[in-house]
Amino acid sequence: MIKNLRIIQKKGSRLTSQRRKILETLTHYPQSVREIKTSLKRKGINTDKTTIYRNLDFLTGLNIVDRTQFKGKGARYELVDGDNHHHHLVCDNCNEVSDISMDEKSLLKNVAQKTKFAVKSHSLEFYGLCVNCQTKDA
Amino acid sequence: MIKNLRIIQKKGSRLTSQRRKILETLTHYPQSVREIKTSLKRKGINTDKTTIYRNLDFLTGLNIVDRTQFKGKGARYELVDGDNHHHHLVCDNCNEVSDISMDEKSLLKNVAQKTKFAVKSHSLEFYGLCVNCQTKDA
DNA sequence: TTGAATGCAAAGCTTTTGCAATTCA
DNA sequence: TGAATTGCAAAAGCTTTGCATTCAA
Repeated sequence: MIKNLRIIQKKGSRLTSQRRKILETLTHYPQSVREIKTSLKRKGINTDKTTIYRNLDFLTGLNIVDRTQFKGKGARYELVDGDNHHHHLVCDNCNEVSDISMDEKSLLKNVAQKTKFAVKSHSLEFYGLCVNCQTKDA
Repeated sequence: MIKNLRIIQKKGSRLTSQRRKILETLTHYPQSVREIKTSLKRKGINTDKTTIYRNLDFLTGLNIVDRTQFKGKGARYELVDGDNHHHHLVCDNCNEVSDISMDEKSLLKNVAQKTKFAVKSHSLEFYGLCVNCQTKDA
C-alpha cells in the first residue's frame, strides 16, 4: 500500500528494505512474530526478530498495524483495515481466526452513559468452535 | 466462598491448604500471578509460583476463576462473578481497571446472524483514560 | 555525512515441564 | 496407603535492551 509508505516518509522515518519487506508480509490476518519471521525467511529474507519487533511497534504507533492478543497467546499483528474495523472469531479447537464486523456504536454509547471513562480503543474477541470443528466428534 | 469448596470436593479433587489460600487471595479484581504471589507472601504464605499457575488453571477449568489478558500484558485472574458477568475499562495511563457490565445479547445475536460459529466465551475490553488521568496534563 | 535503523548477544519476564518429596482423603 | 498435589530446578517462549555496525536520505 503506497499510502503507508507515504505516512512513514512524511514522519521523517526511513524506508529501509526490512521495513518494506515486513510491510509486504503483513496481511489482514493476525500473525505472530514467529509467523512473520518464517514468512520472511520463506521469501529468502532473513530479518532479525528484534528488527521485526521494533518495526511492528513503529507501525502500530503510526496506526498502520493493529496489535491483538488472543487468550493466553503472544501478540499478533495485522494491517489496519481502514474503514473496515473488525473483530475476531477464534476457534478453540483449530485456532482458525475469522473476522466479523460489529455495530459497536451501541457498546460505546453504553460505556459513555455509564461512566466518564474516555475510550480510545477496545478489543472484542469471540471464542468457541468454528463450523468445521463443530461437526468433528472431538 | 463455601460453594467453590464444594465444587472442588465434588470433583474428587483435594482441598490443600495452598489451594484454599489461593482462593482466599483471589478477588473480583483481575490480578497477575506475581500480584497473587506477593499477596500470599504478605500473609506469610510462601507458595511456589508453579503451584499458583497450576491452581489457577485448575480453578479456571472449574469456572471458579476467570482468566483475562490485557493488551501486551501477562494473564490476570479473578473470581468468577456468577450472575454479574462484566467487562473491563483499562486506563492506558495508570493501568487502573474498573468493571462495566454490558448488554451483550445483541452482540451474540449479531454473531449468530452472520456466522455459524458456536460462541463459547468472549472478551471485551475498553482502553483509554480513566477520569483521574483525563484531568492530568500528562 | 550522520542520525536512524539493523543485527547480535544477552537479559528479563512469564509460563511450562519433569521429577522426587509430600500430603490429603 | 496411594493418588493427587507440591516444590524445586530447569527449560521454553516471548519480548526488550545495549551497543557496535550499517545504511538511507
